[in-house]
Amino acid sequence: FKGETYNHSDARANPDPNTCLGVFGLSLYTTERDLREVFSRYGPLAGVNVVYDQRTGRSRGFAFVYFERIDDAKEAMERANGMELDGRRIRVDYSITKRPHTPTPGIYMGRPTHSSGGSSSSGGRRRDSYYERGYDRYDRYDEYDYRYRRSPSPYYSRYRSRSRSRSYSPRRY
DNA sequence: GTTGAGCGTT
Repeated sequence: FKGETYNHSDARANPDPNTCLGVFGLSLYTTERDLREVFSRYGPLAGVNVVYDQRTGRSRGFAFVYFERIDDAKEAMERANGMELDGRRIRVDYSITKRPHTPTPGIYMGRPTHSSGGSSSSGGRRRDSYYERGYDRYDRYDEYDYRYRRSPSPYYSRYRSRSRSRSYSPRRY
C-alpha cells in the first residue's frame, strides 16, 4: 500500500501511457537534435517537436518526443525523467495532449443523411477523406485545448493604447 | 546565457 494521493481528476498529474512524451524544464538552447540523440537510446522515434514561441522564435523550454512503441516511451519516461540535460534537470511525462490543435474541418461531419429522397445522389463520400486524415482521432483531447486557449494572449495588450508610447522616447541628439 | 512546475505551429 502506498500513502500516495492519487488525484484522478487531474489529467496532468496522471497522464495515460502514450507514445508521446512531454519533456519540460529544458534549457533554451536544447535543440530537437539534442533530444533526438538522448531519447533514441530507448527506441526508434517517430518525431521530436520543440515548442517555440511564435513571437520570439525561441524555445519555450519544453518539447514533445514521439516514440513508435509505447514500451520504449515507457522506458524513456522512467529513465530520462530527472536526467540532466544541458545543465537542467528535465521532467518527462506522458503527454496529455497529442498534437498541436487540430483544425476543425469546418464542415458538417455528421452521418451522410440516409435521406433516400433524391434521385441524384451527389457525393456523400467526400466526408471519408477527413477520416482518412485522422481528424477524428484527437477529439477527446480537445477539451484540454479549449481550456488552455481560453485566455487571449496578454502579449497584445500593448497595442491597446497607442498614446502610451509617447511617454518613452527621451529623444536625445 | 532571464532563473520553470510549463502540454503544442508552421
